[in-house]
Amino acid sequence: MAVTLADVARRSGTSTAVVSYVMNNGPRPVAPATRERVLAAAAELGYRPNRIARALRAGTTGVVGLVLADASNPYFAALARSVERALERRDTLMMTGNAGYLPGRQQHMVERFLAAQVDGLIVVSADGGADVAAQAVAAGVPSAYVHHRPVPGQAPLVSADNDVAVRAAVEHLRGHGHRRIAFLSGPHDAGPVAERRDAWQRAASSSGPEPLLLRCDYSREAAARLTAELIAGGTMPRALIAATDEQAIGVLAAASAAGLPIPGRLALMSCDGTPDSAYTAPALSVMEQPLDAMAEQAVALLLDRAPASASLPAAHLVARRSCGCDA
Amino acid sequence: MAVTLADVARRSGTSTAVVSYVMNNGPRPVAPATRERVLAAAAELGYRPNRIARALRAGTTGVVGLVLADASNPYFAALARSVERALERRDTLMMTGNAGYLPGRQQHMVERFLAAQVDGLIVVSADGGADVAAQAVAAGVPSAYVHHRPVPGQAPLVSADNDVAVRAAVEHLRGHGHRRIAFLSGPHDAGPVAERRDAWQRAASSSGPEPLLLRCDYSREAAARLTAELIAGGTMPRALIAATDEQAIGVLAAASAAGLPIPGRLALMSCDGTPDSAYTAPALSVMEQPLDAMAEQAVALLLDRAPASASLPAAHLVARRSCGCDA
DNA sequence: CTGAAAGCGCTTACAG
DNA sequence: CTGAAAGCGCTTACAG
Repeated sequence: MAVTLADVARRSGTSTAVVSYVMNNGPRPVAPATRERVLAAAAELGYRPNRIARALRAGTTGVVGLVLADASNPYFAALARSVERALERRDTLMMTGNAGYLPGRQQHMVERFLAAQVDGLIVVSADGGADVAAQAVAAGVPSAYVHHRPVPGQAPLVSADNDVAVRAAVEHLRGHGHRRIAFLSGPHDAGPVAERRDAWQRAASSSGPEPLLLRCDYSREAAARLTAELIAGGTMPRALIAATDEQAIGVLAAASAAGLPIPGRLALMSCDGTPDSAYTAPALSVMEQPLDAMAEQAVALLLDRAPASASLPAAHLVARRSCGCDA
Repeated sequence: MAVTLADVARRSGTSTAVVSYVMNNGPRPVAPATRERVLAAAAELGYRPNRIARALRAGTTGVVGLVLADASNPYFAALARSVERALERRDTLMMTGNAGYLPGRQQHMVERFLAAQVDGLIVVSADGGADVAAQAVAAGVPSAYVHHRPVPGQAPLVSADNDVAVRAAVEHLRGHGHRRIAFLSGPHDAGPVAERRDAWQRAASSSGPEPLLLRCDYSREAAARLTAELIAGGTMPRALIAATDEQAIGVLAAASAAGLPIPGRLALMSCDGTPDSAYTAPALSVMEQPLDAMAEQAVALLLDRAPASASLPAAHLVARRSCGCDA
């Protein structure tokens, strides 16, 4: 059916070894004249190398698996795009799997990726679940967590420092005259969200009244519902830092529906800084995570066996309109 | 290194054939006692089947490739999630590639997927470029376009009827009292966007003054820039249908920045109906594409060799706030 | 510089 | 119901 190396060898009057050397530019030299004949034969026959056969023999597939906690979340989606770009620079393909915040599904995706013999595994996990990246490492597959790592977790983690940026966000809102700055966290804190909440707690409590801690699921819907309740109950704070862009977008939607002016009545900031955050209404002021750098470091960790350097830039503040700037 | 079928066979005192029959539940029967021994050995050794070896021998990888014109566009992103769900029901993995609206990159991704021996290929393309799905079919790989097909294009296309829905959108805006209804199209029309524009043109011209046709790239940024210019120039229409959610989100952002009230000064609708459109500020009134049905049909086409049925539901109108409803 | 051959880990006729 | 063996399409020692 399909054209094979053996076909090309036959047509060019050489051996499969030589054809392989030509197709891969090595590892052995080939005489120029022979090379020409092989190339001509391959072109005539329309030869396309079978990567599966290569993978079985060479023990490397050129594919990396990416498991995402939630592909609908703009932060995870943007991270996936960054990872894809980093992989492409190394001529590596990406398989994706969406865990939907379900530990069982996450485990299942990892099993399937391991069976597919991926050359590496990147896990962008949510709270809970097993230490799947460590399982993969135990199976001989280089693996890393990005953004979040379960506790306890043995595999390396690539994550930016949230502390500095959240403190800057609190200071920024103070600069707009706010004394009470609330925080919208996840259903239970872990990983980066816990870091952000801690940083906020320390910064916001340092002076003035006890700050308000809000919680909801990581979804637009949940954040919108919570926001609608706060507005209806008259308990909406005047300044709020949302743990994620996803939640901030939900807040924006509900505030718009209820006619609550932002930033007039509510100054809002959030902590992912996805590309989406620049085109909300109003535009979100954010602490922007260095997604490309995180993806590059994770991929280098897996594919180049680079050590996890500490050189990741910290998330930094991007002031737009929702905090009260440019108002 | 890794545990193989042969290891399990040795441990259980059987042959690789029997182990294979047990692992795959067929195609030959195995005596219950033998099966137990095999299963026990596999569990003890922590055997994990090598899908690459299986793929080489069986000629099927259990992987489908998805090429996306633009992974940042919420419509394409939502479609990718639908495709992944449809594939998961068939226990099939997905590889993704992002063409970034570049025909050369699209071609490159397809080559790589073919080399990786995907069992099928789904192309969500943009204007221009080669008939890559037809190339894949010629190479023996079942392929289909979803949403858009290049001209001329030989491979099957899965796409919902846009005509009815756009007409309904025009009627809906008329019901809000609008006579002049503008349309924001792509840089040059083709495929579904051309269908939408045609439907608008016919419906909007049927009575009253000549309608306004606007154009910009499929990006939030381009739509925001255009919107800012229209507002500054005092030429912003009072009713507008955007070809895509992506563009509508850009319009919303620029309108918010300029203080142009929506729907008060501008009634806006758009034509994708992604999940994102429900959480913009204000919420977008849309014609919602049947993404899950489209994905399911495309996957059935490839994997079940099902004929492209005409039973796809048409995009339907979801009225939210941006058109003037609930105002 | 080139060729004949082994072997990656499976599945599947073929024989018993 | 079970086993010995061929073969999927490559890469890579090994010999020449």
